[in-house]
Amino acid sequence: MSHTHQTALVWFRRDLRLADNPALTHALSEARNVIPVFIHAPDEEAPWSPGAASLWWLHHSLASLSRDITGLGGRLILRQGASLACLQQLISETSATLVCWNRVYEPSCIVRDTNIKRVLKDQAIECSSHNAALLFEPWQVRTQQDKPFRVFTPFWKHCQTRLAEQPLPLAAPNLLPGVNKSLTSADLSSLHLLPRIKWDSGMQAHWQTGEAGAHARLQQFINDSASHYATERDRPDKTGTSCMGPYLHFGEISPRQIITALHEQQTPAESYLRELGWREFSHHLLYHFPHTTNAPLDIRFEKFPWDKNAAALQAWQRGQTGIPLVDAGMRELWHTGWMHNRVRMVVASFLTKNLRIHWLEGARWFWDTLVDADLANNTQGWQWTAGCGADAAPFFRIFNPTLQAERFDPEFNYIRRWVPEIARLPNKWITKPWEAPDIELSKAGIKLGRDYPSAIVDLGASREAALDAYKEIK
DNA sequence: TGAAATGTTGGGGCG
DNA sequence: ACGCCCCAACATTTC
Repeated sequence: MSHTHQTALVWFRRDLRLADNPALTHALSEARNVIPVFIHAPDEEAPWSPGAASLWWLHHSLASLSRDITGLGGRLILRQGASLACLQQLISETSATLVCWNRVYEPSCIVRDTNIKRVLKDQAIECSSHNAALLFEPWQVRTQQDKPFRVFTPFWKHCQTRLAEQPLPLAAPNLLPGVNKSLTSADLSSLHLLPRIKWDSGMQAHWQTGEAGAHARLQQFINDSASHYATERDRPDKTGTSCMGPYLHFGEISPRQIITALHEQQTPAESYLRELGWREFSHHLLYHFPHTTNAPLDIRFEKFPWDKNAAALQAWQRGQTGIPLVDAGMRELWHTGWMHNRVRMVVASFLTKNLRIHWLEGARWFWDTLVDADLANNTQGWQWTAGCGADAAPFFRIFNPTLQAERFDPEFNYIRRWVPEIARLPNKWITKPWEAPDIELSKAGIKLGRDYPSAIVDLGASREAALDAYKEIK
């Protein structure tokens, strides 16, 4: 094969995989030597630099990517510092004339990458960027009026009619060219991605990070859950969801690889594909409305009377609200870095509506604690719940954590698992201990306020207060 | 991808 | 047999 370039850099970012990696494939077809690089520059993503759980995930995923690259004869070069300076340094060390990467569609990354492309081009370095994260480029999906979609259903219908355009996933290379031994790489440990305080044992037990882990988890989902996803996905006591979130965020698997696998194994997955559609929708929305990471898309909410209540926020964060389903979710999040989606909606509704605390407070907490924290999904998810986003749940849709628990945790196993101090309460009261007669509480060995918090708000009264607040802005 | 209030219907107990 | 009331079950409206 004749190569246009002697040496290319492949700049890995949110595409920590070897299969279906267009930047890598392109580099291999264009250059004789291909040098895989990861640059740790968290400040460049400010104010949404990766949180603690995300960094934990990144650490293990980089370790895994590095092993996979070594297994094919190559070597992953780690660097730390400003991306542009590191790339320039690597270019001078390797005489590379081509830099390839897969796009990240977040506001701060777009600004950074656009600048890098301009500067490198001025230095006669060819840059080649690719789409590895989305089904469609955000600028290529538009309404008949040539505007971005703001409503999910027509957006997804439109996308589905065009799914056939999807190319098949690219194969992983079976050999990577060796990297000159003199080229230095930082130690993974020197990036300090792991938490200083050891809180990650629960996460270690829950997750198999990396590209192989992504495919193993996907296969498990296809075998066990995908076909009854429509009903089981709402059950936080079961493992009926795909858990693809963190893998998708770091690009350890691509949406089209998932769709292709479901298709090849003839798994009916209409309602799961719809969730991939929501991911796509969120990413397109963030691309078109980059200010929504910290401002409501619906401008009426700029003057919504949010409540500043540090004590209530802290109770929510720690899973000490006295509302069992809310506390169960918040504790699952803290312990595993993940929370079931149904419960995410419940705890988010509780924070923004019953406590009337600004959705950004919730978004920031999720950002720091979720291993699948993703700026587009997090922003759109929180705005959706708060009622200020695109195609949002109306503000007056307020989840009742008691009813949600009875409906979706019908055997109360989820609550009993994460809120063990009330596990001995009978089913009738376990979703609402504040209503339990004293005799039932003492039989279960519980004194509210001592063994488990009294509810920090009255669900009915706070609901009414939220509706009154909403009237002020509508 | 809600919940609560309000309205409607129809079966059954009862005088 | 009949009207009346109660109330569950379901539907509609409102927030």
